[in-house]
This record gives sequence, structure tokens and C-alpha cells, in this order.
Amino acid sequence: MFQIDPMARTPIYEQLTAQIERLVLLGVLQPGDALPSVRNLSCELAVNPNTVQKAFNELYQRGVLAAVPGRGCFVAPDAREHLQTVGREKLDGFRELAHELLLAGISKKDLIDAIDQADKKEGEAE
Amino acid sequence: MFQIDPMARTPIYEQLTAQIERLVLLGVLQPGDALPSVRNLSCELAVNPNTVQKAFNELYQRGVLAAVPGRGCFVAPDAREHLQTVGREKLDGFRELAHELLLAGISKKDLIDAIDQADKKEGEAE
DNA sequence: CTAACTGTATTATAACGCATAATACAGTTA
DNA sequence: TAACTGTATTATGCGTTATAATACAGTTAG
Repeated sequence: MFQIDPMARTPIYEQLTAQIERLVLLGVLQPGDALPSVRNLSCELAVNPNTVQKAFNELYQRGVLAAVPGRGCFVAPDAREHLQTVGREKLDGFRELAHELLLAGISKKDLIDAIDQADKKEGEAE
Repeated sequence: MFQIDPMARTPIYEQLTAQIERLVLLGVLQPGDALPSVRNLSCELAVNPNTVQKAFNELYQRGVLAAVPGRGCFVAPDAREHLQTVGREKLDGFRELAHELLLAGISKKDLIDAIDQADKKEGEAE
């Protein structure tokens, strides 16, 4: 269900948070759903339990996950709303990147084409 | 001419490379123009000379700068072309980010609006 | 030629983030 | 009770970033 690349330049715990957020947005993980336990997931990914917990901790603070000590870790009821808020905050970075690419000579049309491709891809099952 | 934030999460040498690339794209630095010497710039920015050289080294490998030992460091003749190539390579990341934002519920129109804003900003003197 | 500049290279050190390892404690549940 | 759950702690190793102190070679103005 989860995949990790230990050799990537992005930290493992960030790869994990990104994947979980993605699965929630895709609806694969729905509010109330239980996640693998810290120990199980760490074993499955061949990763240290602390690393998994660090990822989960990030998602608690973002309101995506909710933990119940002794029972487990679950998708928060309002996870989607929180993730949409996070998405809004990323719009600034998107705008800056667009500006940078325009400055580098990339045409406005090419950027819009890129959005179209991403949009088409989003509609598919992937 | 250059500004550095030592407290930022992005490394100093990356801040430097980004600024120099930007100045070249804006035409402030033109092919053949000399850059401040490693020692002068490191002194001006209150930064270690090695850090400045690391930034310059990056730009050598990207074909943006050309060094002449004993004389100094200059903007490469084909700096813009190299930077445009770099820009093309960043299009993939742009597309991925767009896909991510669409998944988070950001509308296609909002993304295009962001591009329009970036485009308008690019036309200005800044 | 000398002095002062230029880029370049080397070694050592310190700080920080990432990840691991080994435990330990408390709550839940079959 | 036993086996699970999340959580917390301390220690260690590693790579990147940045600094510091040098040293060497090429260029140039005096």
C-alpha cells in the first residue's frame, strides 16, 4: 500500500506524509479508516518506527490523522478540509514557480498546457 | 546587489545561485559581465569564501558562469540558453505541482489565474 | 620584479537534520 | 494475562551545510 525510496533526496518521513495525504485526497483512505500500526508499517517498509511516527506526527498537527493511544491511528473526520487548506497555501509557491518559468522563457501557453495535462491525468484512474 | 538570509531553510549557496540566475535572466547581468570576486562577495555577504565558491561552481557546471583563474569570474556567452534549458527541465515539477493542487480541490481556473498574475508581474519592472 | 589581486584546493571543525537502535511506559483489547 | 496500540527517551551514526585557516598558481598594476 505504501512505497518508500530510501535513496531519494527527500526524507522518508516526507515521502510517507505525501503518500498518505494523496491517498486521503483520492478517497482510498476515508475518514475513520484505520492506518497500519507504527510498528507494522515500519516493519513493512523496512524503516525505523521513529521515522513512521514522525510522519504520523506531522499529519496529526495538520489535522489529517487522529491517534488514539492503545487503539491505533485513524483518518480524521475533517481530513479533506484540512488538506484543501494546505493546498490553498501551496498556491503561492505555484505562482512563484510560474513566474520563474516565464522569466526563463517558457511560454504562457506551455504552462497552461501543463495544467491541462495534469487535469486530464487527474480525471483518470491513474 | 546580492542579499542573503542565513536563517532561511534553503542553503546560502542555493540562495546565491538562484539570485545570480535571476539577474542573468532579467538582463541585469549580461554575457561577459564580471562578477564580484569570491573574497569580496564573501566579505560583503558576511559569508565564508568556500560558500561563495560552491555557488559559483554550481553555475560553472550549468554553463551560466565561466571562470578565468587569476582574472575573475564572468557571465558565460550562452548563459541564457543554458538557463532556458534548466527552465524546461523544471516543467515536469510544475506539472506535478499542478496535479497535486487539482487533487486538493483547487480549481483549474485558480491555477490559470495564478499564471496570469505571474505573467503580469513578469511584464513589470519589479 | 614585486605586491596585490584573481580562482582553486585542502584539511579540520562544528552544527544541524535524518535515520537508526534500544528501551521504557501507559492505554486497549482479546 | 498477553499481545497489541501510541508515545517518549537517550544514544549513535551519517551526510550536508557552513566555517576557519591555509596553501598554491595565474594575472596584473605599480
